[in-house]
Amino acid sequence: MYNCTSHKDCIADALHQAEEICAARHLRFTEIRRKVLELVWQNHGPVKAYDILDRLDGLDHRIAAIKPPTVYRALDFLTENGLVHKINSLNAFVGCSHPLRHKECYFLICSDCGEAKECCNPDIIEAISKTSQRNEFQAEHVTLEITGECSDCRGSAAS
Amino acid sequence: MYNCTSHKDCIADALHQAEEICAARHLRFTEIRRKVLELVWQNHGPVKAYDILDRLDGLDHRIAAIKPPTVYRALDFLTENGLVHKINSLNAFVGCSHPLRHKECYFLICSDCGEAKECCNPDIIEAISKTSQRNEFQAEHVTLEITGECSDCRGSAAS
DNA sequence: GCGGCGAATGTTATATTATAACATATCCAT
DNA sequence: ATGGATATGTTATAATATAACATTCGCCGC
Repeated sequence: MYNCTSHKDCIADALHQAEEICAARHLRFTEIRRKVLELVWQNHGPVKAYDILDRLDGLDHRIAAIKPPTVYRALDFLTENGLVHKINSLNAFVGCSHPLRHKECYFLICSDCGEAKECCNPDIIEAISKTSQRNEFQAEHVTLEITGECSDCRGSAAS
Repeated sequence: MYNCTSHKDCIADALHQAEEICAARHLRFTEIRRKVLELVWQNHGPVKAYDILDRLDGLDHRIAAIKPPTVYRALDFLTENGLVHKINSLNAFVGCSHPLRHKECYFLICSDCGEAKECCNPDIIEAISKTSQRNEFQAEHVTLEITGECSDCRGSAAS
């Protein structure tokens, strides 16, 4: 779904933006948080916490083996601050592609290539808002994950 | 969200309907599947697999202790046949309230009372369908879970 | 009835995902 | 430099889920 000519740039942009956001909000963008974010951005699809853990171990030997709580804390921080989203249907995490302009977003997740596209669509937000009202329901958080096949994958191979 | 005067009737109805559906489809509605479905229906909210496991153990001693795979297999069967839905954001399972007329549904989940209301809303389905088309995405499965506070809970106590 | 086949369940073990609880280190304002 | 808040280290374990193989059950044709 993504055709980044140089994915290094995607990662660099994400890190740079995170840096600025954290600075603006007086949050600490520590070494570990940066590395975890970088690893979340290894590709355009959701990444598992324990994969991050494994790669951190491999990556950096001056730090003694990183343990699960460390990774989950970093993911919590990044999630709370809108830099990363959790994909509940996959128990995995994906980098937020527009951490500044944020409303309720949803994800198109290709089960073939594994990429996830984050979208914000006023129609869907509107429809959700209306249905909440109709049911006298005070919505606080929306999980919307659409899995299927993206056009690239559908085009390139018979499914 | 639900005001069933006698929840026993809800359970009985769900079991009865499941029976009919399985019969019509030539599926085996075995003892275990029935019990698991019954326990999923203990209340109108999502139930955890291991809670079902515990209650099965307590319930029936002529069967040696039930093990996780047994419960998960029953849940898989019930889910595949539309009698139960998995709530990904909670790792829990809820009985389907209308297993026959089925399209893409979504859930309003009250984080206070824990109940989940299953809704089918053409506007939302339409909006999701449109956004899929716009992104040339072949949607296969939709997870839509809206958490918040239901009107009963908002009315009865200051949040 | 009975033999055989596929579906369902039993059983053991383990994989995967996530957090509790407490100790230590780091940051930074004063 | 020191104290309080924040972050990380560390140990242990909780919670969720499945792999793999053995056994039993249900049904169908004979």
